[in-house]
This record gives sequence, C-alpha cells and structure tokens, in this order.
Amino acid sequence: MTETKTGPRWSRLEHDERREQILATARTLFTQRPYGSVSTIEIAEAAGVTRGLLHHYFGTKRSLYLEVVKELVDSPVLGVLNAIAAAPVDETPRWEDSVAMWMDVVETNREAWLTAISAGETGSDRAMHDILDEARERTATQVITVLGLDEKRTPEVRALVRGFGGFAEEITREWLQRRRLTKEQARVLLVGALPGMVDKLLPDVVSKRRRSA
Amino acid sequence: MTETKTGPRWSRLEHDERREQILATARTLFTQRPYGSVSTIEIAEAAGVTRGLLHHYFGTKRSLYLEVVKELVDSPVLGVLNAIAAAPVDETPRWEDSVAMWMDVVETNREAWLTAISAGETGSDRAMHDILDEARERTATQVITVLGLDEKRTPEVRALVRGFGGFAEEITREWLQRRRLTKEQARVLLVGALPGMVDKLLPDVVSKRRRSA
DNA sequence: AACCACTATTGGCAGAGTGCCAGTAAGCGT
DNA sequence: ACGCTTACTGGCACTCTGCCAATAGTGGTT
Repeated sequence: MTETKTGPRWSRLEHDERREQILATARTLFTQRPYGSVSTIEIAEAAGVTRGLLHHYFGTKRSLYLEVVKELVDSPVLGVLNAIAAAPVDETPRWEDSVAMWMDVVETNREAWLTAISAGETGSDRAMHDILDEARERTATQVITVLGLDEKRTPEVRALVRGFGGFAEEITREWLQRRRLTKEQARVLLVGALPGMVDKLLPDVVSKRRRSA
Repeated sequence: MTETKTGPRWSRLEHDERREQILATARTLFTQRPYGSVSTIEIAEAAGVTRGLLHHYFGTKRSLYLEVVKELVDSPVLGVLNAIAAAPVDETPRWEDSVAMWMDVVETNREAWLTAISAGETGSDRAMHDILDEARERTATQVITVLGLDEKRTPEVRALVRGFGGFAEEITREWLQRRRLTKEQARVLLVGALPGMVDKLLPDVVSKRRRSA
C-alpha cells in the first residue's frame, strides 16, 4: 500500500492541446447521445481529466456543446471549400460539380452532419440558432456565387436559395438516413431542383414585389 | 395574523381539466423560452399548483415537454384538415387551395408553428425525433393525396415530397421570421415548386432506380 | 346535515448534476 | 537545484428533478 515512488499523477499539457483533446472527446459523445443524457463528469472521465478542468476550459456545459456544434457545422463547409480550391482553377466549378463535392463530403462525415443539422432542431436556444443559421446563410452565399447570380443578389434570390437549402437537407436525409433514395437519385434531385426553380419561379416572385399588405 | 376561518386553500379540479390547465401553462412557457431554462417549479407556480402535482400528471419534465410539442405539431395539421373538411365537398381541394389554407393556419398560429418545427432541444432525442418525423410524414401523405399521386406512391415520390416539405418550412421562415418574402411571394413559390419538380425531376429519378452502389 | 370514501393535491426528502474556487503540483526557465 | 507560472485537482454549495407518504377538498350516501 505504501506508494513506492510513483511518478507524476497527471501530465500537464499545453493549453490548446488539452482543450483540443476535451473538445474531441465531447464531440464523440455528443454525436452519439443527446445533450441531456451526457453529463460533464462523463466527458471529463472519458477525456481522462476532472470535471473541474472541463469547466476551467469551457466555462459551462452548454458552452462546450456550442463549441462542438460549431465544429461540426463548419467542417462540411470547409471541406467543400477545400475541395473547390483543389479543383482546376481555370474557372469556378460548375453547379453539378459543386453538388457532387458537397455530397462526397457529407457522405464521409455522415454522423457529424446528421447530428449537426439535428442540433438545428435545438432552435429554442438563441446562441445555437445563430450558429446554425449563420452556417446556412454562408452556404447560401456560396451557392449564389456558383450559380452566377451574384449580380442580382436580391432578397428573393437569397430566400429561394435558403428554401433550396431546406430541400437539400431533407433530400440528404432521405438518402443517408431514411435510405429511400440512392446517392444517384439524390444527386439528380439536388442538381435539377434549384436551376429549375430559378428559371421558372424566380421571375414570378420578383414581379410580385411590394404587393404585401 | 390568526386566520379567521379561511376558505379552502386550494381548489380540486377534474382530472382532465387540471391536466389541460398545466399543459396550457407549459405550452406558453416552452414557446417563449428553451427547454433547459424553464424549470418545473416555474411551470407549476405559473399554473398555480405545486411541482409535485405536475409530476403526478406527467411523470417527468421531458414527458410533459413531449406532450406540449405533440400538441403544437398537431394543431396546424388538424387546422388544415378542418379547413379542407369545411371546403365545398364537390371534389378534393386543388393544390393551390390547400397551400392557401395551410398558409392561413400557419400565419394564425405563428408562434406555435415556429417553436414546433424547431423543437427538439437535445437534438437527437429519439422520442422527440419520432414525433416531428411522424408529423412531417403525415403531412407528406396528405400532399400526395391532394396532388393525385396516390396511384404511384413510390419511395421516390415520398422522398421528393419530404424534400418539398423542407423547402416549404424554410420558405415559410423566410416569410414569417426573416421577412425576406411577402405572403404572396411565398405563396407563388410554394404553389409552383412541387408540381414543377414532379414533372421535370421525378421521371429522371425513377429511371435511376437500382443503380445504387 | 353530518359523515364517509375517494382521490386530487401538497410538502418535503433523496439523489443527480452543474458551477465554482482555493489549493496543489507539474515542469519550464534561470 | 530552485522558484515561478499556471495547468489541474478536489470538494463545497446550489439548483433541479423524481418520488411518495400524508393531507385535505368534494361529491355521494344515509
């Protein structure tokens, strides 16, 4: 029982390093189970530290969760951006290519993407809502650019693209989660839907301007 | 200070009546603030009862919340069903009429609808997920019927309609929440989007069947 | 009108979880 | 080797939930 000269009881890490490690652990747990059923002590133990340290780094549990979601939400976007950057630079990628790239990224990070957009159903919380909304808005901007609609970037265009975003998320769920669509079928829908609407609906919508109550 | 013959300290209500009352109070609070920040004691006090009673009726806080969301999610659906039932019975309402009815109902229950679709606090809670998913699936079925697609009710049709559901929710947000669209503009989009996709995309999607990896 | 039985309702206790902070010790610089 | 910075621990205080035994409205019965 007499501890005959044990080494250090714990190792001391670089600030950012430890932070990253806890964040990664939290990410794993939060993508597996809902927020409420994951306790801070569980995260701490899984990361091999104490609960106190977790609070030292992230303040509150909620704030740690936000950090995680932010990461989850950004990774696909960044993934696509990188993919686009890696594409032949002679011109901006075509719409079809962008869709394909996006689908590949999402397919790879399946779990992450699913929890990220479901965290969106956490709309009740303001901070959370902002994170997701901003991410979607950024994606919309990207889409507008790829479609070459930058010149006429009206509220109507943004709204329509956001609408397409909702469509895309749902179609992706049909493909990855409910599995009622194959990847190829989902691709056809995603590629075709938006241009069709831009051509046939956008003019009508714009013509209805200022006619509100 | 000596209580000179006070009346009953509390009134005893019918089981369902009290239940309804608590539910209504909870509904008010949950539509105003996120799940985590509303405590059971707050609900109880606002309803003029004790926390114990709340648990007596609903078991757990979560279960009470589910009850509330179920209500919120059903009310628009029921509203539309009633509206359809009230319509001239000579034939099933046309697509445009259904959309108009739906928009009116949602406009009336603005707050309720907005919290309902963004409910789910902990993102991936199973029970919550099921409630919302089932409601959306029911709506999809309704849409399929109105569009007269009952004969060919394939997985592809369901998936496409669900996709449209995502589109519709987002467009409605653009109209009621972010206010980038007028009601009329939103109407044009909602009415036009789905038929267009059914005509132009559905055939392609069906032709791609069985081509998955 | 007094009583009784039924159950809606209360009040408080036990356990879980979060937030916080004062103290402890790892390990780098000198 | 020694001290100084600060990463890290351990435990206390508080809030909140879940539960249950005791209490008291109230309608029905005589």
